[in-house]
Amino acid sequence: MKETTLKQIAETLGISITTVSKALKNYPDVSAKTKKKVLELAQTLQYTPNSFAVNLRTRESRTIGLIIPEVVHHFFSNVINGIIAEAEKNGYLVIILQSNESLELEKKQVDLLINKRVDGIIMSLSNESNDDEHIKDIIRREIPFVMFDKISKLINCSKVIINDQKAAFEAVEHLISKGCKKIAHIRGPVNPQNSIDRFLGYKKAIEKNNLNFDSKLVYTCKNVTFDEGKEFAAQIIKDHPDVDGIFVITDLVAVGVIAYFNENNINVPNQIKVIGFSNWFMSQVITPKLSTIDQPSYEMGVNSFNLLLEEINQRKELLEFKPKTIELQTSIIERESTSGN
Amino acid sequence: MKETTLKQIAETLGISITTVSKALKNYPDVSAKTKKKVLELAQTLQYTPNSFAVNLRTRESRTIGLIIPEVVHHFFSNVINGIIAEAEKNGYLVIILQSNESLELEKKQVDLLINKRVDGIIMSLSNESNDDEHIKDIIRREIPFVMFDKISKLINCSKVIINDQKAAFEAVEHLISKGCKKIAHIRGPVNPQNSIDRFLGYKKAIEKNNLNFDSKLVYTCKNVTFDEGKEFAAQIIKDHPDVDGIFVITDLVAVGVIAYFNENNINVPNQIKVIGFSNWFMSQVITPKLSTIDQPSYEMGVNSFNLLLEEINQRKELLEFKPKTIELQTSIIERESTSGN
DNA sequence: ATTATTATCGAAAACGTTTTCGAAAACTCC
DNA sequence: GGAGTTTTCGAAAACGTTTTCGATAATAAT
Repeated sequence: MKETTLKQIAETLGISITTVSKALKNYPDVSAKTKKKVLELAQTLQYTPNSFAVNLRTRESRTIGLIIPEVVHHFFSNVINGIIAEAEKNGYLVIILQSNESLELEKKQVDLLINKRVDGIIMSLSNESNDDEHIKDIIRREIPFVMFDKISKLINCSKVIINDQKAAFEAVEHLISKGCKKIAHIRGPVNPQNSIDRFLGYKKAIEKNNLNFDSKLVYTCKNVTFDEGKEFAAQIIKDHPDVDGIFVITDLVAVGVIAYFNENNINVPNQIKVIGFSNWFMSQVITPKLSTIDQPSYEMGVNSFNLLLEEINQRKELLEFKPKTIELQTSIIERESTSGN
Repeated sequence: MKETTLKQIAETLGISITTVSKALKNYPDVSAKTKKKVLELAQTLQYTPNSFAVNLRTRESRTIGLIIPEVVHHFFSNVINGIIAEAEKNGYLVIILQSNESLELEKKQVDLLINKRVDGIIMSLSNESNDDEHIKDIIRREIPFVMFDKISKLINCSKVIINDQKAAFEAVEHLISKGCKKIAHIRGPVNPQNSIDRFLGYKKAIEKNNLNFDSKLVYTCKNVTFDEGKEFAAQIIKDHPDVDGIFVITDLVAVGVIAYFNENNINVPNQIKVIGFSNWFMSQVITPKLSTIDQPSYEMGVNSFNLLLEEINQRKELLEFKPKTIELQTSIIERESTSGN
């Protein structure tokens, strides 16, 4: 019932622990005969190295940590998917923590992972994050570290992002090309870099096309929910009945907007056109189907892990590491909610 | 730059490693004076115990493994959420692996977790799973183990489930109570216990209400996707134009069914009523809103972890462990897709 | 002052591996 | 058959903790 150890194999075979270890790792300085004996006994005894001992000895656990704001979220669960797939392919396991958009939890979780001595950390910031001390702690300890999507510009580390400003700009110009003259924007919370950037992209597109930027047309989400979408839709119609286009921070909220318009017989896209962001699965299921910006979430996960792995390997060789930033391409998905003209 | 160790603290303080260790763990046989000195130095040096060494010494890692078929899935991501929240509350971290509904991958992942020497494993079987050897291996090694949702009746371990048969029975009787006379069933793949049970619940409800069970009215999903829902909807209308109700294995597929009917001007619920299973978020967003069975996914996660923790603690005390099964309650959520009468 | 008791400490073993380095054994070559 | 070379092996240290058990020092009891 006890776990098999090198010692056991060594004793039953009458050889030393060293030789057993070397035989199993195919060292050149152990004879073919001995190797065979060891391999066979290890097989029948179902020997697997004690990973606790290996970790201690090699100072690595082949485990990385991942902190994200929300697991139950189309975008993030796709990123998770990419990360754990790529990690597994490379012999790494992934510990996942959820900050629930809380800075306090996020800090605690960073500590947890540092104490756990994971080989690296991948992270997307919570909406509350504006304090960087816990992040700087990771950098200070020289723990391999990658941020994706919701990043901090102040931290010098590897990053995987999209060009939020450019993507938002294109989304709004798409609305304009479809004939929209008065475009509202439902933006994300104030802190996150990407909701700032998307807002800036919106503003730039409005100004470049001489549409008169009006801050009254900008509505700010607190929780970024379906219900908030419904509420803002009602508010926009009330405040500005002549709005003919809305650019929404993310599809979930946009779906709320459309749901409200459907319930109140406001025709999308004829009266108002709506474009979202993220291309989550549901956007092609609702009526009318939602136009949106496709954000390559799975690839973000894959790239994040690979950047992390690069840093892990560099540091293992004691080479100095230069952070990289990968910018992934987005694309407009045109569907029914912006059709016409 | 090097990590602080007990040895360092001991040397700078001129005392033994033993005493430092005991001071930090508040042993009674070290004087208040020494404790204070140690604690203070540990604080300024930012000492945190090397978890690799602790793991090796204590033979536990305070980490559990979780294997699920799909991360990007409303139900499973909610379960994940429950598990990692409850785990964190109890000082455990969670390694997540995704079997992608593949038996081969599932087996490899079980091996990975066993070799990693996690303190316990929580698992939901893939659709392909009909071979139990890898599961029995977990039991044989006496690794604390809990299955949820997609379980195997042949394995004697703790389980967290719903009563699929009863819930399905109620769903179908709900359709009947709304006037349906000819009810089709889009069932899940052949292997999983819960798709079998839901089918049995369907059959029982049909028979009990003298509706003439007809196996031609049962359609079997292979991949359980949105598109499959659309295809089966088309097929059902073609094969049996007089079908007036459909019970669908899960909401995602049911949403596909409704999408097809919407596109082809077949009125739901007037011509055909549809009920799904799981109560995922989208079911309340589409038009018409989908009636469904609410499955308490987050609670499933919480309960799974707690059962696992019980087993971990029991085994640590070398007490023998008796597996438990927790059955959570489901409920019918009545929405537009079954309204009328 | 002697013994008994308690408070405080540390040596050492153990957890199971990996790797360095030296020693012994087995060869080669003349 | 001896010097040199190559195979093959194992002792030992190290990774950083935890915990047992014995030793010493300080205190209390007689």
